[in-house]
Amino acid sequence: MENLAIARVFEEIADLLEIKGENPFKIRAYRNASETIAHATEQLSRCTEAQLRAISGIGKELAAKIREFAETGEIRYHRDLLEQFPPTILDLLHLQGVGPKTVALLYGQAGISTLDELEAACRDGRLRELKGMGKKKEELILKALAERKQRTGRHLMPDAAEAAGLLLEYLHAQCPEVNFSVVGSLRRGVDTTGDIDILATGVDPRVMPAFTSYKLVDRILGQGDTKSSVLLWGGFQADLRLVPEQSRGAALQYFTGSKAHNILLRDRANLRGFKLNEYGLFRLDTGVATAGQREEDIYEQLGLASIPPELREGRGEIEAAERGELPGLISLDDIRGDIHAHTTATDGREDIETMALAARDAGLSYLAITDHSKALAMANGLDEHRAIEHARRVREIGSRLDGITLLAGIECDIKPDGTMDLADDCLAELDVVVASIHSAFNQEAAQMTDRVLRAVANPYVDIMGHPTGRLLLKREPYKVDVPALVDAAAAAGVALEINCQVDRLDLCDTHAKLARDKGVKIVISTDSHAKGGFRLMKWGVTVARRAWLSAEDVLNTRTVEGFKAGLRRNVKRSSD
DNA sequence: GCCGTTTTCGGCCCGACTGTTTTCAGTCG
Repeated sequence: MENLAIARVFEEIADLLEIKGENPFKIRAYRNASETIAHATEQLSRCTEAQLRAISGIGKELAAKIREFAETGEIRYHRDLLEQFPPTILDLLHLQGVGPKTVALLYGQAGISTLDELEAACRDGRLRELKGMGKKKEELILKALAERKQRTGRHLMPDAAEAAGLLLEYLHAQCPEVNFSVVGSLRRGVDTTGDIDILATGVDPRVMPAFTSYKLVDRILGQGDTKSSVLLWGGFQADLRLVPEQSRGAALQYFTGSKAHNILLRDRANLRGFKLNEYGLFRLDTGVATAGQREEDIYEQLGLASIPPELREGRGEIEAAERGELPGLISLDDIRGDIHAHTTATDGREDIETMALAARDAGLSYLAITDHSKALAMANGLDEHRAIEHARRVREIGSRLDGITLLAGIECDIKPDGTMDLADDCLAELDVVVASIHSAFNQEAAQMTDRVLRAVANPYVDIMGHPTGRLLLKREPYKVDVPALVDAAAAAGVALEINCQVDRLDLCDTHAKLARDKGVKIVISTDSHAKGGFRLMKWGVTVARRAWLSAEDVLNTRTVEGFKAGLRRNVKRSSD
């Protein structure tokens, strides 16, 4: 959480420097560092200056500022900048279509520093008096102001994927000769996304009109021969780019991003005497294209193995590709079991047998039934007696079903003091125990971390469920020290869950990668509360791919015997 | 403000669309 605070301060510094018209490369340095810090897995406030400077993009000045923040809780440079402008000025900068130059003009020439003042200036015609401002610009700003009031901005990846799928289906029907692909953050599998990026390749004059006249278009933001943007109902922005078929690979590469990955790749191209853009890879000396049609050719020409889209985040994938050390990523087909599901015994919608058959239909060969424990009274959680009885029924039903093996488990609450909600002798009777937090989310970091570490220390805890408790776009993760949890899990042989509920996706990609790097096993589970829930497995697998995981890193890719043998309770027993 | 296979100075990714500009600046991705 402290990293995020530092990242936010650097971002604000960058914004303010931009309004001041400072050196753009200095501004970029702050933005790059902000991005790096936001995704760092180690707690930067605990790093020495030398450790900080070892991070790419952090030099003498920025390392000193991070140290300053760690020691004093603020950065003087940031405060000085804020004193030069009203803090509300940053709201203006974040409006669609308003950039730093416009903000500087608004503030410097008209004294406008809040959204309300800006709206008033538009309405009474004062905006048009400013240089470079006209009627259109005024309308644009009024629309952006209105949208800001209703638009949430980002969306869950699966929601965006669904909207993108419908749009693609429509476009393909309109222009069957043209190739359409989803690119951008959606192709990389990022957990939330701000817009839908579509690439079209081929020649067909109907592409752009078809796109802008799609029935779900709320309004058109921009329209040209090769690039258009629209706002869809529901708040999705969709962008379409059209390039010739011979540039398909280069355009796929370019528009998939991420920005950080592309900057590194272009840098590499330049060093090797090439220019890389969305049309192809060109020799700098002759201008001749040496790649463009196929995406993998771009990477090959630059001396790299093909990098899967999920890894293209500028987090070491280029170096790994150069050394031929990219992992063979897990895929949905590798998953054999699901280790987290609920039934009508607690807050699920289906009975044991229905869930078992649905799991089998979804292609799984084993399923752990893990209903809630008694602390979750609202969900009719199981006490020791009911848990044992429920386990007996799960095993009984499992014994007469073909094609699916049932495991009797529990999702046991971790109480606020770190003890488990059910007695050890009850947990010992079960096949698998998932331990989760569903209460007292607001504990301070030290207490929350201690609570989680106590749970890991319980010999009957096999898996930590949704370990950070975040709800995407809704609730921040609770203040658990994830690196400490990872170290403890590694030492104890406890697995960490990637929960597939689309608003959880918890662990997130960077934490799951940290766990993998430390040798912690991962379990990918749907947390299904109804028979349709097993379809969510693919989203957890996407997170796992973004975390560089291969099938060997994930326990539930094993056969049921292999899975059970990998559980902490069984591993420990043999080594004790 | 960062960084270095030619560099401790002089670079730093590149192109499309819009609006107000009569030749281009601002914004976005």
